[in-house]
Amino acid sequence: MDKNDSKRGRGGCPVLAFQRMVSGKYKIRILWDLKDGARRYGEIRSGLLRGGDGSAAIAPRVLSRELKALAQFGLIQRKDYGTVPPKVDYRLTPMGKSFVPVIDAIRKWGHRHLTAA
Amino acid sequence: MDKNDSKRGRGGCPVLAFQRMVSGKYKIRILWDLKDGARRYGEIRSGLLRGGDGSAAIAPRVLSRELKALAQFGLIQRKDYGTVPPKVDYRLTPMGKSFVPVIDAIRKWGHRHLTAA
DNA sequence: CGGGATCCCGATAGATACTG
DNA sequence: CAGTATCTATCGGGATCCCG
Repeated sequence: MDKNDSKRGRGGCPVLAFQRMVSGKYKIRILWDLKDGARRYGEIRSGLLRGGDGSAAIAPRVLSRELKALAQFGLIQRKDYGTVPPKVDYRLTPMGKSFVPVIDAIRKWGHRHLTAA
Repeated sequence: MDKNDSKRGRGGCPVLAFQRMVSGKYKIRILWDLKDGARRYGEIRSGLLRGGDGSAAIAPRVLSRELKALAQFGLIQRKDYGTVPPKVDYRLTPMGKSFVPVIDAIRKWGHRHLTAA
């Protein structure tokens, strides 16, 4: 991988690039969770439990990888406060914020067609 | 799975339902390909080559599974003409058509942010 | 022509244990 | 608290052959 993977998908259709970018079970929901501002690792982790099946917690390895991938695509930014105990938070970049309306479109459609009574 | 999986995802967030619905590499692009009307199996197959890496053709088993899944979710409808040689085509249902604008939002965003010069 | 059946493989996610 | 290391189970996708 070179240093700016944020501009991958060139030449192909935008949908393919989108698919790769949000691949994985949690990326879209993480982005949505960050739409109101920065959140800490543990907050994101807890937030992902609501809305799922509620049974199992997400494995730290998985969440970590999702966050790294999102950061690499330039959608979120990691901020390490370097304190002890450690504090790290994640926030949307401008590019990430520009993606929020798309998620909103998805959410609205899903709400209308996918949620039973 | 029971017989009406088209209304799954109740209770959870719409994004999860969306993710399950369009999981796989081709589903969104198939839907997009059908936005202008019905297409035959082979046409869809060929259409998926453009925009990809162009190297390999999609395995019939994979395409078949994607189409079945989309039909099961109620997004497309399969029409078998029962002739010989066989002719089958697929078209969007009203629900599938309602999803097109969402794909368009994805496409537009991807075009603006993901495609390099 | 439009698939189904079978085998294989890489990527991904879950569980568990450990650490700066 | 915010991760990393390891291991394993599962899944989605590709290749190939075959059939109505």
